[in-house]
Amino acid sequence: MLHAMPRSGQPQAFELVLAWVDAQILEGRLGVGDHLPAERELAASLDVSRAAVREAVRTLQAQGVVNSFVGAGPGGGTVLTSVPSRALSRLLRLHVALANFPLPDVIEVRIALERLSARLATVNASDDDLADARRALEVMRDPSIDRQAFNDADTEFHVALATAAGNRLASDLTAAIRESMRLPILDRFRHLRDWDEVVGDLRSDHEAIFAAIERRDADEAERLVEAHIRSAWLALTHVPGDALFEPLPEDELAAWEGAEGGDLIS
Amino acid sequence: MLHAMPRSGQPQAFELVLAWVDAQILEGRLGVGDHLPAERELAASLDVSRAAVREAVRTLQAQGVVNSFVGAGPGGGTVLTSVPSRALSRLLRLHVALANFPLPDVIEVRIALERLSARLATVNASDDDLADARRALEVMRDPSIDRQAFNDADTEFHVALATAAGNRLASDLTAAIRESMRLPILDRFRHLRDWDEVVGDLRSDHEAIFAAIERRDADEAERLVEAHIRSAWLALTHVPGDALFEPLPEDELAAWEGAEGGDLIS
DNA sequence: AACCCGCTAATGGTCGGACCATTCAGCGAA
DNA sequence: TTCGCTGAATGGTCCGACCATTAGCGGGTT
Repeated sequence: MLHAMPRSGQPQAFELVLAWVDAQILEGRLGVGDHLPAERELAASLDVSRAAVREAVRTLQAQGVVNSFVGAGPGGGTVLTSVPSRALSRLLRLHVALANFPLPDVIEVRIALERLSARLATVNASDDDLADARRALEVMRDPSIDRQAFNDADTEFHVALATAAGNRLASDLTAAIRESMRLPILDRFRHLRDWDEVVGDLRSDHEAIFAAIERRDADEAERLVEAHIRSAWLALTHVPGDALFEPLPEDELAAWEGAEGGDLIS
Repeated sequence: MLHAMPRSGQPQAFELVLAWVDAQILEGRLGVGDHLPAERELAASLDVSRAAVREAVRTLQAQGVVNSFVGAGPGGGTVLTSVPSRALSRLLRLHVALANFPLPDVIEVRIALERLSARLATVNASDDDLADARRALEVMRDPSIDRQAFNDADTEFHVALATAAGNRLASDLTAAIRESMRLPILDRFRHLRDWDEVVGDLRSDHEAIFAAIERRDADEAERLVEAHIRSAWLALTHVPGDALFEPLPEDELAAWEGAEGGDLIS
């Protein structure tokens, strides 16, 4: 791993700040909940401009390491946080959009992660976790549900399982991956015709997965999760005939556009 | 997913820039290799200060989406890139250091990812990929190798397998996870006494994994990878007795410190 | 005609200073 | 004791200036 030496041998000013913060974290002098020194103060002590400090703070913010609040006292300032999931989501979403991560690759990773989550959930799931998942299931059971709401509940269900697994990295990655695929999948949904059939399959898939986890059957849960994701993906990509696809009415399209998940940083 | 509305309802200036870039990417008007408008130009057209644009660029840089170069013409400017691995590494490393991601959780995810990689590698590995892995194996075969070099070759081997799998997300995540664990593992290595025994086990593990992949035995490769990672982790954590641990000589410690992986952004 | 050199413009990198909006803590008045 | 005001501290934003680096152009030399 090389240092970042853009042009000359001089590190950039904001990198000095990053290096300083890194060191504080590595040496345990800064932890979640602690405040960074005030921007003016930090700038003076590291002998860089305040702009450089702010650029470093933006970097840390983009990595989900820090969050800033205006105002004096404990309520203000830049605080070490612990919300990697948003940062991961945005990172994956951008790179999926840039086609650095092809969707089939993403699917394979998602299967690997959710298999792990399913297995862990059979061991670690608390009653509360199961209740969350069950709630999502009930939403999806509504026969009059529209595609958007179903998709949201679907996401909720999978995230609930990932959370139930009790593995923060796995659940954050799972949530991030689902979010990164949200737009591409929505795009495919738009042209999907046999919605009723697909939604029926998804519903029964979910019920079966939940049942397996509830009865603590790890192997079956793992198997079902993989089968579920694969078949759902196939239903969205493999097109037996053009007859399956038709454009949606304009007004319905508009409703979906409105739900854009344009989360930014903090 | 909510928008980031820190204080008032007004989005921050740099978020306007991020939103603009996002839109360009989503709508396909910007792709890898394209140049962002010059900072002054972008600032003028979005009616924000240049500082705001720069903060947005830092955010994108932290996400591995962009890279900046000084100077005029095609060689200069801010360019859309496709290097998510460094960004992922830094993100994971920081959050592992902040204990947002407990190491046991990271290990479980690593196993899931490397099992996937091993399976895919039995299908997709090219001769070149296998040659890379073989080279790392040969380095590790050297009986007089020191811990640092062995660890590097070990990383190389696993990354080579992940690359051989042909799944960019899986390989980038694998590399990032390994990097994020580098310092913590080095920390444990420092106190490990029975190095010769451990290194022998690791060596034979690697050889067996490679052989399984070479003969295209997916199930066995998967099984061996999981067993390997678990046993290696156990060797580093599970301490049968304090006799296994002893501090290293000072000079050896210093050599390790020098290899700090302080990669920053670009 | 071909080559070389230096100038100019464009770009990101850096800085200092200024002002705003928000928040909190402390103090004084009721 | 309680309310309210005020001042200080903080991040948010902008402006303008200057620097270092780079590419491209144009003139001069060979």
